[in-house]
Amino acid sequence: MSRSGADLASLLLGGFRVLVGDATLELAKRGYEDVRPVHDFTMRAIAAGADNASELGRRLSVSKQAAAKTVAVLEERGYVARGPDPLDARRKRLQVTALGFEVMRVGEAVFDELRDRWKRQIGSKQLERLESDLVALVGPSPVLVERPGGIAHRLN
Amino acid sequence: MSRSGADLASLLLGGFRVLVGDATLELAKRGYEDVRPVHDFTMRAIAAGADNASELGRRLSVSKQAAAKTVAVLEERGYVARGPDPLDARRKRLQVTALGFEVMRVGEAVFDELRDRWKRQIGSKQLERLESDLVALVGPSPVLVERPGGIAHRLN
DNA sequence: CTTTAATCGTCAACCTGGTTGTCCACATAA
DNA sequence: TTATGTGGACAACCAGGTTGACGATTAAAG
Repeated sequence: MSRSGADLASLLLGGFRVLVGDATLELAKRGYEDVRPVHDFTMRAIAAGADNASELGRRLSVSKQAAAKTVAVLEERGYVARGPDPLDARRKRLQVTALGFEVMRVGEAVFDELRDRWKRQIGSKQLERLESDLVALVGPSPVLVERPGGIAHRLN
Repeated sequence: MSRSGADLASLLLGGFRVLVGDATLELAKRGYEDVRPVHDFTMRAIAAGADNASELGRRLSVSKQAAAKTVAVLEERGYVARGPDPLDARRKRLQVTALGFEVMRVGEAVFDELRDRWKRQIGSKQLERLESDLVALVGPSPVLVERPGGIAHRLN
């Protein structure tokens, strides 16, 4: 059928949207409202060691101010706690709370369930193939290889 | 290796970003700066018959005000022209200009070239397989099946 | 030890691409 | 003719980004 390159882009975006949209809906259904992928990513980065806003910004390829904003909402919702850093008075140390870890865990489970659904639809072999093709095309960690300068939010 | 569902989402988004990011860069290199996918989609919808802002909004699953804003930038850049509708004085009729059609054509070519690059990387068969799997999973026209209420921009 | 430079967090202003609500002009059905 | 619906414009707002500036603090250089 020889689809066009633009169609390919639509399909990739569509796949992402369906997956994330369904996940967000399911999360809300399980009591975690207003949790978005960006929150999950942020918590993961914090848990992985980005324990101050500037470092978090660097990890997420985003300005420290933007990172601080995200942290503010996460703190407000009780997913992240902020305290003084005993070693450096300039820093405020970030920590994922128990609730934060809980939402991360549930989110992971939801995504895995959705992936299982896809697996049943196209088959295990085929899904793995799809994933390895994508890895070959974009590299293993696309989120971190973003270009600087805010290209990410200019993609719409 | 059994990747997680969240990884799958990242891969899909990553694929989209790489493709669209490269395309935007290439478009800029060819003299069409500040053209984004949303502009292309909008022009296509107008060309396909959504010749007033309200109708355009419905086609794009977006409020008429949002559609009007997009049209305003398109008009400013000379890609779309707006005139009175002789049949209905409330409407302002939208038309894609010659320049608009040109950028659509070039954009298409760029995306097709990028798709060719991917084809060389993973093979023609495999790319077609990837596309048909995605079609099976999200349907043939994911852009139009968006949920109402602005879920689209809540996916980050 | 002091001065200089870098870094952290915060504030403010702004941009993009959306949203809602309100309003008036015009079209259409009763 | 009148009630209702629709198109476009304006305003206010929001999320999630951006820059620029600035005080406090730390680290490096002298």
